[in-house]
Amino acid sequence: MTENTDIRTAFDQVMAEDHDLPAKQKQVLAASLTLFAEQGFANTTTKQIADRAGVAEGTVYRRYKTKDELLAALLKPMVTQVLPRLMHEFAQQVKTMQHLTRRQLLTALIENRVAFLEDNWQVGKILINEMMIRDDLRQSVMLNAGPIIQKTLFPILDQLREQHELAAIPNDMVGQFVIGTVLTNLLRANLQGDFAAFSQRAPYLIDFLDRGLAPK
Amino acid sequence: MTENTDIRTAFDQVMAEDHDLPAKQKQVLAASLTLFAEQGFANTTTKQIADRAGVAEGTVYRRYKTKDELLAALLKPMVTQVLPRLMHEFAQQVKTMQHLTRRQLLTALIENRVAFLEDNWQVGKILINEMMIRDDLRQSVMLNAGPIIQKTLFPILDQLREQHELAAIPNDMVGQFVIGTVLTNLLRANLQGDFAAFSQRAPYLIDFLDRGLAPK
Amino acid sequence: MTENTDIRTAFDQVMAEDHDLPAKQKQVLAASLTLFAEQGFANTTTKQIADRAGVAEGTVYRRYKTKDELLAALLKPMVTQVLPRLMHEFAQQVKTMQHLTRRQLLTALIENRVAFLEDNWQVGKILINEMMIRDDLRQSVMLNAGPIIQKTLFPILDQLREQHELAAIPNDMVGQFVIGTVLTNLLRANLQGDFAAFSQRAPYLIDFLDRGLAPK
Amino acid sequence: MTENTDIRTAFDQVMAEDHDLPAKQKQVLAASLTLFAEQGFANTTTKQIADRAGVAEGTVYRRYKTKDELLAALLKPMVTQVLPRLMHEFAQQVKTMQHLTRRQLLTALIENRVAFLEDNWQVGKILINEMMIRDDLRQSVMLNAGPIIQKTLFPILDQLREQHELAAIPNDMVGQFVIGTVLTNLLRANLQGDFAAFSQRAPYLIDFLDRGLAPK
DNA sequence: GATGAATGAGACTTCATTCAT
DNA sequence: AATGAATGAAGTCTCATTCAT
Repeated sequence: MTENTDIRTAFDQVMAEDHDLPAKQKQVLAASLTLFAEQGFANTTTKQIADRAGVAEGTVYRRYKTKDELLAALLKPMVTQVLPRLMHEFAQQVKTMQHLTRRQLLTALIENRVAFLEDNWQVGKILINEMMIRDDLRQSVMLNAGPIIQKTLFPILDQLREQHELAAIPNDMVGQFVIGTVLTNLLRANLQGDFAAFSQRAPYLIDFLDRGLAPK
Repeated sequence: MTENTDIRTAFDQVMAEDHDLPAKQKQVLAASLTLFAEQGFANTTTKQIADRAGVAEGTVYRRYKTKDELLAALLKPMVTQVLPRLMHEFAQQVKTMQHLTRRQLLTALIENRVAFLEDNWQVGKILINEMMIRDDLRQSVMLNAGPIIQKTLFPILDQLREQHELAAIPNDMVGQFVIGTVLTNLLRANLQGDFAAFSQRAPYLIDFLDRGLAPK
Repeated sequence: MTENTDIRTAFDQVMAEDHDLPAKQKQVLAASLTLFAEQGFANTTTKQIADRAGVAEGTVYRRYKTKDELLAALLKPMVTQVLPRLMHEFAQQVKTMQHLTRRQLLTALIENRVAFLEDNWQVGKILINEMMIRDDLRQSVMLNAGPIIQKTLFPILDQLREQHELAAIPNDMVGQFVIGTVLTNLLRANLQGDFAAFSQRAPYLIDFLDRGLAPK
Repeated sequence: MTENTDIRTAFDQVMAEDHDLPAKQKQVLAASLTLFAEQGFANTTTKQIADRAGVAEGTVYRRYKTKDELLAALLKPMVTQVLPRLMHEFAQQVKTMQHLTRRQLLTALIENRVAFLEDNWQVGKILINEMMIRDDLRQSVMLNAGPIIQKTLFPILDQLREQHELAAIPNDMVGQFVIGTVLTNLLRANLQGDFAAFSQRAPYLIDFLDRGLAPK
């Protein structure tokens, strides 16, 4: 799985995109990320961001012209680059495995990505919250994530089903169940404020999904 | 299902709480509910609420002294009254059934509550969003929902497990899986803007949970 | 000239347009007018307007949503209503005079309008300044004033020329000379800070224009 | 017209003032001139100046310590040097002519100076606008231009009047009429965005002034 | 009770100016 | 000399809340 070593978090992605981003701008992005995740975008003031980042308020606006641009700078790479690449790399990884069982697939999907999910939970939280509210963001995510899931994940599911490893459930429902189970686990860990719990529960998730998606 | 006839939506619950809630105040609550769900609490102005409710801005403040009180008026009954009663009524319903199978339980849980969930999705959406942000609300929900789930749902699960109808999974994980599967379905319907899809997918949910929670 | 008694200044015009404009809003408009004329639009802060008007800063924004709208509220009536009506009334007045001489026309134009010009000098000053800078305003003035001058003033000039009372100069040049001579007088009075001088110099203006526009 | 060959525009004048003005500083001044004329001083940012000049924002401050100094650098030479010299050279030119007629004087004044006026219209525009707003600038212009006009132009006018070539109008009114007529023509050309029109209309201006200033 | 004008604290944003590199 | 990131004072604007009518 060397091909995964270069998986970076969404946050690093923003940094990488502009690799001569000054230190203070990085602090601004980091502070924004934390505060948006903690308090929500709308409840975070640019003054708070400046204070947390240890810069003047004007500095917050140096690169990103508005508060909305700051949000976009954090979310866009996640939606347009990180998630797609993650899916793609996952599909590549799966292809290298011969006679993949359902459980192997789920284990690869969940355990191998736990670190990534924990790293990016802050961005994910912001993303989910803002998707509830912003039509444009919802559209953008749908347009980006939808096709990629179909192209990368669905063929794998079809193959599994042919090998009698997967129940006769529509692919989109399989996706819904897997994503939902993982997401709920993340959500619960967040509500409990206990992120260790997230990975501790991973075996239960694999077990539950393994049985739920088994053919009759 | 006569025991369900008096299940009211959270919104009606607020109304019922105060029999002489003036018509204009009801309009204010209704407008708040819709707008908070559409745009989020922080992005909704009291002016918007007043306009949508067809009243003056001052009228919004007649009964509820602050915007936060307005939010509380919508969320509190849901958390402290509606959900507990729903759980209680569900437990009662289950107790009347002899030799309950896992599938019967899930069907009762999902199909019988579909209407309720659809009705109250707006409040639920607001609730989830605000729980992400407000510690106090998160605490309050935990303190209210937690014990009730343990008292009403867990005994039923224990009983099922004794009847070899349920996998050897901790009760909290069972709860997480069931709630998560339903919630994800709701979330997806909301993101798609297609609420009919929600109930159409119910049979798949039951099937998935039925297998996922089955003992080995 | 009873038909002129109802000529109102541009400022009164704004007031009249919305005759239930609250007192404080009138104060805001009055303060804006004075300050914009004194210091220019761009150099005037909303804080200054609020202070001069004796209201809170928020009040400045109650009716006019932006500082630009405030400017438009002051200028638009001048451009679209006051000036056109002034031209029209002037034309009407001229038509009632038989065998009008050039000097009579100029006297009517200048002396009768002196009060009006003095009253509206503040708006005029703002208008000239902003026209130098804003393309849209320039367009708007051109589109409004141009046709009206052609329809009302040019026929009178043609008639005068037939009566051998006016030089063989294109009508637009006649307009340029008359308006320019009056405007320059106003400008000079403003630069000197001496408005009494404006009307004292009126006889010289009439004399100068009378000769300058006489046929050979 | 050899005496005119050394008439330089105000802008060149600033440049000449400091022989070793670095190229970048010249670009800054040129950019400032254009932008101030286009958008007004208050609406022009130092960032815009830097961009237009093709330099960094810090460079704008190398020679001129503040934005106001930049404005002064453009306006002061015009007021204190260019206009006085222009008047002086004009007076010299007039003195060389024997038995000067009114029309000759006007022709010399207008036609010979057309190029200069067109070249310096940008500075003039800025000057007029800022004079409307800044008391100190108004004072400065009055103190500089006033005496010079009296010393150079008034003797010529007195001489003309003795030769029965000029109406019995106070000298300051003659000045007002001439300057106003020329200025209005410039203003109109600017509002129309058609500078060719300016010189095309020159013959009309000469004719109009010639008659308007003729003795009875 | 209802209204909506008024308030003012505080949010977002701009921009002239400084200064380390 | 030049750069451009950083600054922070000050500007524009928003909006929950109050209160006279």
